[in-house]
Formats: sequence, C-alpha cells, structure tokens
Amino acid sequence: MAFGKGCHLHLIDGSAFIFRAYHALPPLTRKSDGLPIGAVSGFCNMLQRYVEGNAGSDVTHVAVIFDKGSHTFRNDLYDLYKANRDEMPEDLRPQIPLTRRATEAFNIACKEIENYEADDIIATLACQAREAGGRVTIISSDKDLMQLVGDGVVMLDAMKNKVIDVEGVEEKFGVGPDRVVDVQALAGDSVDNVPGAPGIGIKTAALLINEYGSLEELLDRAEDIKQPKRRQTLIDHREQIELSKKLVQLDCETPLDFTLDDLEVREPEPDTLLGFLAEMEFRTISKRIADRLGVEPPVVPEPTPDADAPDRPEAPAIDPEAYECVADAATLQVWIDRIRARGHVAIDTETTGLNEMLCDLVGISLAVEPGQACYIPLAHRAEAEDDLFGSDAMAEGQMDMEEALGMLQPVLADDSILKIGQNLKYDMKVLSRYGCQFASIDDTMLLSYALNAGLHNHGMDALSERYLSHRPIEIKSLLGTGKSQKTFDRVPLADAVKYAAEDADITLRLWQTFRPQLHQTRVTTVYETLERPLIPVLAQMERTGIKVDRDTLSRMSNAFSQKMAGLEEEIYGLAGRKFNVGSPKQLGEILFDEMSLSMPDGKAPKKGKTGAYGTGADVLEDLATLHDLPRRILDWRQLSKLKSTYTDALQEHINPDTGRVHTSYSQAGANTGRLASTDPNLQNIPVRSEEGRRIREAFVAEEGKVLVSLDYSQIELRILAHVAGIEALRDAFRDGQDIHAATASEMFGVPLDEMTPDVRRQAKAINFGVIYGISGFGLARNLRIPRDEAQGFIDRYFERFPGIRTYMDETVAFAKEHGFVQTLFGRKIHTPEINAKGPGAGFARRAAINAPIQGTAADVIRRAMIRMPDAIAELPARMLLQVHDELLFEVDEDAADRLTEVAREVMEQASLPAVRFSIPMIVDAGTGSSWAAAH
DNA sequence: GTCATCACG
DNA sequence: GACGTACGTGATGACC
Repeated sequence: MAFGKGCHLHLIDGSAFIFRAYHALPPLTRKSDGLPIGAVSGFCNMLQRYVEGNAGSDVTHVAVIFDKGSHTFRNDLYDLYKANRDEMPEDLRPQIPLTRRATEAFNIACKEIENYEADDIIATLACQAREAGGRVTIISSDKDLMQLVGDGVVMLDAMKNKVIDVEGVEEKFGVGPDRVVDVQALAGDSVDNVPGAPGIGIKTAALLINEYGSLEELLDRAEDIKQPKRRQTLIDHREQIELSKKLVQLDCETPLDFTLDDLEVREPEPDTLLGFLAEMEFRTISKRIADRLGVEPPVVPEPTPDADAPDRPEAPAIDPEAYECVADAATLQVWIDRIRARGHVAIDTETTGLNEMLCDLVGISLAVEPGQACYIPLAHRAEAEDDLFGSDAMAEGQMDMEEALGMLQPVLADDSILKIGQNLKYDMKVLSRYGCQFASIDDTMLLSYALNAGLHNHGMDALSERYLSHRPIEIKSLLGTGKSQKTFDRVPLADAVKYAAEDADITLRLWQTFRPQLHQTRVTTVYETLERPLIPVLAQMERTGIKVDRDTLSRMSNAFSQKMAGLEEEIYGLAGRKFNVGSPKQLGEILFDEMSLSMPDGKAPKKGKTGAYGTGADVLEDLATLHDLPRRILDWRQLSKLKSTYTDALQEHINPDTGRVHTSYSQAGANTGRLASTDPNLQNIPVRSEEGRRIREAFVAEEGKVLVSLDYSQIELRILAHVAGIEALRDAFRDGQDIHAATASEMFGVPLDEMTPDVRRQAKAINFGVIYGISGFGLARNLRIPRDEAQGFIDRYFERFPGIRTYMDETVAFAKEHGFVQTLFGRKIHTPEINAKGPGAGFARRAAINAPIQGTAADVIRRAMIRMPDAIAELPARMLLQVHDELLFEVDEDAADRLTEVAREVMEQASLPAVRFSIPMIVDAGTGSSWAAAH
C-alpha cells in the first residue's frame, strides 16, 4: 500500500530503546561465550511488547530509527555539540549492531543515515507522512522531538504509556509545538550541550516568547525588555542564541535512501526471528514469541552445566489440561509418596477470601515436578441451577477435609520435606487454623525479593510472566468482578483444578529458577537469615493481633462528627456558600477564584498535573496568615482523616471471633527491606498531633496485662554516623547527648547550654534531610527559609562532617557501577534508574543514598524480631506489632519489667555477630495499659 | 482506576 | 547554570 491518507506511521526512537533497555536490566551475558547481551535482551522484549501491544491497531507503517556516526552538521555549526556526553559504556558498544539485527529479525524497517541524528530522520519522515495526509506517532519521550507534534503527529511516551499531543507539549514548554525551538534556543540544553541564553530556563523562555511572539521578534526588540539583567543577557548572547536555535531545529530535509512506502508493517518471519533469538540464547523470549506465532520454540543449546548444578531436563510447557483432580485417599497417597520421594513440594491453598483470619479453606494444590501438579478440592459447593444464592450442599467428588488434612499434616510438619510456596505466610496462617503446622519452608516471593528488590514486584503473576513467559489464568476469569463476584468455593471443580494446580506448578518452576541464583548473587545469607526465618514470626504476630476497644473508637467518632459539623457551618459562612469541604477541586476554586486569595510569597497558586489548584496542608498553612478559612479547613481535614481512616475504619477491622485487630505484614513490599502493614495499616496510627494520639488509647492490653513498647532511638542517624564514620556524631551518641543539639552546636558553634529550640530544630531538619539525600530546595521548603540560606546550612554541614559527603558520593558511584546498593547485612536494593538522564535521575540518586541506611535499620529490627520468640519463650508475653523502629508487646502485668529487660537486650544486640556498630544502639521503653500510655 | 491528601517511621 | 527534588509506605474520598 502506498503511504497516503488513512495511513498511520509509527516511528520508534531506537537509541532511546537501547539505553532504556541497557539501564533497566542487570549486565547479562551470553552463556556460551560471555558476550554482553543485556541491552539486546531488553531491546527485544520492548520490541515484542510493542508488537503485541499494537496487534490489531490501525498502524500501517513502522520504522525504528537509529543514530549513525558521531559527526553531524551540528558539530560543524558548534564543535562542543554533545561534547559533554559520557563515553558509551564498554559493555554496551558491542550490543549496538545487535540491536539493528534484532530490529530486522522482527521484520521491522530499521533505518539510519550516515552522519545524521535519528531525530532528523524522524523529523523528515514525520513531515513527509504529514504532507501525504497520514498520521504519525513518534514513540519516544525525547523533548527535542516535541517540536514535531501537531497536525496529526503525536508522541507516545512508551515508559509511561502516555500520549503527548499539542496540549502535552504546551504543558512541558509553555508554548505550542511551533515555538518549542524558540524556547529551547533560549533555555539551552545541558544534556546536548546547547548553550542557550545564560540564566534563562524554560519558564522564563516561554514567558518571553509568549510576550514577543517569536524568537526573532524578541531578539530584534530586546531593548524593550524591562528587566535589565534579562535585556543585557539577550543582547550580549544574541549570536549564541541564534546558534542554539540552529542546533535544536530538526532538519526535515534529510536526504533519505528510502521512502515511506518501504516502511509498511510486515509480519515477522518465524524462522528468521526465532533463529536470531536462539543465536542470542534468549530462552524466555523465544518461547513467548514461538507461542504467539504458534510454532515450536527453537532449541537453545543448554550451556555446559556447572559441576554442582543438577542436570535438569527442560521443563515441559505449562498445560492446565494436564493437572489431576484428587478426590480420594488412595490418589492422595500416590501424591504423598511422590512428594516423599522427591523431598520437596510446591503448595498453594484456595480459600473463600483474602483475609486469612476469616476465610475458609476450599482446596489445596500440590506440584512435585514441573507439569506434574494436582488439586485437592475440599469444600466446593454444589452447582445449583437457577439458585441466586448458590447451594449450601457440597459438590460431589471431594475428599473429606479432615481425612485429607490428616494425611497431609505429617508431610507439612516433616522437616526433611521442603514446602515451597508463593507468599507461604498466607497458606501457613490459613492452615494453622485447621491444625496444620509447617516445618522446612521456602518462599518464591521472598527469593525474588532477596534477588531482585528494586527491579520489579514479586507477585506471582508478574514473576510468571517475567521468568516463565507464561501468563497465569486470571482469578477474575473464575470469580468475575464487582457485585457479581463469587467465592472460590463456587467455582466448578474442573476450572478450579486448572487454576489452582497451575499456581502450584508455577511456584515450583519459579523456585527452580530462583534457588540456584541465590549463591550466584550472594544473597543466600540475606534470604536465610533475614527473610525465611521471619515468615513464622510474622504469621504468629498477625494471628495474635491487638485488642482494640470499640467503645472508645465509637465515642471519639461521634465527637469528631459533631466538631466537623460545627466547622462546616463556619466554613460555609467564611466561603459565602455551601460546597463539599472534602473536595480539593471545589476548595481550590473557592480560595483562588472566588475569594481571589494569593500566596503570601507571591507565587502563582496553580499546580498539579490535572491543572487543579493545590490545596495541600503546606499551601493552606501559608494562606492561614491571610484569612480564617484555610485554618478551619485544616482543622476539618484533620478530623475527617482521623474519623474516616481511624475511628471508623478501625472498628470494621475488629475480628468478631477474637475481638482484636489483625493486620497483615507485607514482607516483600518495600524495596528497602522495611515491612509494610495493610488491612489495616497499623504502622501509621496517629501520634504526632495531640488529638490524633488519642486514637492510641483504643489500643489496649487484655485484663491483667499491659502493653510494652520498645523503640530504637535515632537508629537511622546512628547507622549514618557509623557507615560514614563521623567521629563527632559518634562521640555525641556515645556520650548520650541530644544528637540534634550536638549537631547544631558543631555546625553553628553554639555551646550546648546556650542552644535555642529554633537552632536545634534546624539542625534536626538537616539531620533528617541528609538521610533522605538532601537538597537545598527540599530543606528550604521544609524549614520555610530562603533557598540560598538552606544551601548555606548544607554547605556548612558537609564542611563540618566531610565523611557524609564522601559516603553519599561513594554510594552513588557504587550504584552507578553495579546497579544496586547494599545494606551492611548484604541486602541488595537495585537502582535501575540511577544511570537514567532527566529528573528521574535525581529521585534514583536520593533513593540510592537513603536505601542502605533505611535498609540497614530494617535489617537490624528484623534480626531482633527473628530472635525474639525464643528469647521471650519463658515469659507470659507476646509480640504484637512492628512499626519500623518499634516493637509492641503484650505481657502479664507482673512480668513487664522482665520482658522489657529481655527484649531490650535482644534489640540492642541484634546486629551481632554479623555487624558490630561503632555506636551503641539504644532502645527506649515504655509500659502502660494502652498504646498511648506505653509510648 | 487515578489523583490529591495525609497518617506513620 | 538550570531543572526538579527531600526517603519509604497505605488508606481514603473525590472524580473521571
């Protein structure tokens, strides 16, 4: 088909794909010869995802465009163009030609022109396509290409899956696509080393261009500019600005040795594509593509097996039809014999819900070998016709639950048989309510977490897709969604077998994938000392729960309601009309449009992606100096938060059987090694405000018992002082000084006995800022001081504690080289974005600085928790909650002191013997009948 | 489902 | 020299 009206051209920015692929993946090598192929692998995955995503779309033509040659006409204009680019990494260079071959293997046009940048080729093609009456989508997030948008041309940020149209360009540059180059010419570009006008950024540039209409007009009338500095800059740098425009202006006249018609979409040739993938030794993606094309996957020769790795035959494809339904004792016995012979089993339970404390067991699935899995239905309901509520009768063809569990119990408790699960804590909690105990376990979710924290999530669906190239049957397809959703016991047996047994099969395969990687990646110790042993500890804590007094909450809730109603009346009076106080959108319109309040600092009030006014607490706090309304809103919001999230919601979570609240800890949720608490979140119960703290009065001990709270004092700062080797801080900690006051004293030279609360407050903010990867901007905002003043503090801090800067620099350098950072206990946290360019790099940098500190603290308290059950076994005490640096216990009144002593010792010594801190870890303790009193 | 907001360490 | 920025989480209500 000749390109013309109705055609849709996709132009993929090949270099962007390559770099993203390179940075997103660990440095993989081809097994047979060590050729680096990480970027090629990622590139192929991205192409494959692109192809899958566009199946059935209206795209008629497509090309991947690459740069070629390092010298372009822009270098003739300006020899420093792109002169500040880092050298291409050593292991990426040989992969570049392979990405061209990959593109061709996918049968996608692959185009480059000697001494032209990809951007110019893209520009030329986009212009041609537009003139021919077709539509164009440029797949890239490079802002240099935004000048092309409009008239049927859009960009697609594949990363965020976001279309950038004329509006998107205006959001980014403050001007339409036709004036983007003018703004760029003024603002310059540090990435490409385009000089621009000194002191003028995008914001100012857009302002000027909008005022004068065009760059040429602006330069000609530069004398008219009011601000003297700006005027002088534009007059002095006119040539440089005009040069910059030539540099950023894309060339729509690139001589091409092909036409649009050559870019027609073509189906890949299976042999060519799979041949290439086999040559690269990409097993996973080969399989996936072969599946799609409906052909046999190519045989990729196995590398010579390691001496200590068992020689494993290639696993059969995942086939839900092949699973067995176990309906009688004799069949179950056959499976148990297989398990005993094998020494391990993957296990998964099916239940009526997600809450382990409330749901009922429905069935159990087992897998012993890849492809060899079964499902034991135990409590499925009979299918009843035209019965809206379903029948209460049991379905035929199921084993008696007691009999089945009786047979399985010895297997689960046998420590010579390894039980493998995906998030096994869930299954352990459910089955423990049926009298089953577990010994000897492995968890694929935690294996993945120990290996790959920071790279991706660790849910089974994601892992299966990523590592097995298999998309598991969706639970939705069995249960439906929304109102008509049914529970698993209503799923027909035949469907249940496929779904449930597949989960066990996948779990087993994941285990086979991950387990050998532990040693290679050197995280065996992390997994075996920080992850696996925590499972039963958390399971026990969650099952124990904490007593919450419903009446207390209910009384508070009513009190909040009344106060809110009063505030609402006041608010309506101040605003002049009724509105939804809970709607930030309506509030913003009232404050800024109807009442025309302006920010005290003179800044424009608008912000936010959706274009709505920001009405966050910081904004309202500032506005409170001008008007009474913002303060009332703040008060109302505080009450609303406390009522809806705590006093109301918490009551819903009180378990009717136990009268207690049972949270669920997610062990692989936070990248740094911290736990996360959900359903409900008991790690964010209010404490900072007086009103909020009263919520903790509802968390109480049973009659005759008390709650004991122990928390690490300043653990993250101590760890920072240790890893950065800051002697002044170390000495202050050793002497038991007030660390923020000591910091202030060091920084400002104020003697401790003359310290004012305000100076101490500032030092405290800096101390915390450092842990978070400080910036002048962030500190300024936090302290509400001018930015240069904040920067002055930071400079002085680094001057006084040079070790901190060294630590930060070394940590970032380590992350850039290895793609991860580590805690003192060896936990790895991957930082895939660290080498990215753009604003994402800042985030990644700060996260990389923070992760070893936050992660080490998380490791310390994990170690304490793991040792705690044995340490307190003889005491009438139970561990209830963990809140990052705090552990909460419930103990018989008369044993509180002994518990405090024992638990404190465990916590303070938790790092030993693996790590000996140069600074003492100090644990503060409190006791009381409620959490409020114990804290 | 996403965004804004706000609770915690 | 400008850009956009504090680190890590989860729950809620509004709004599309």
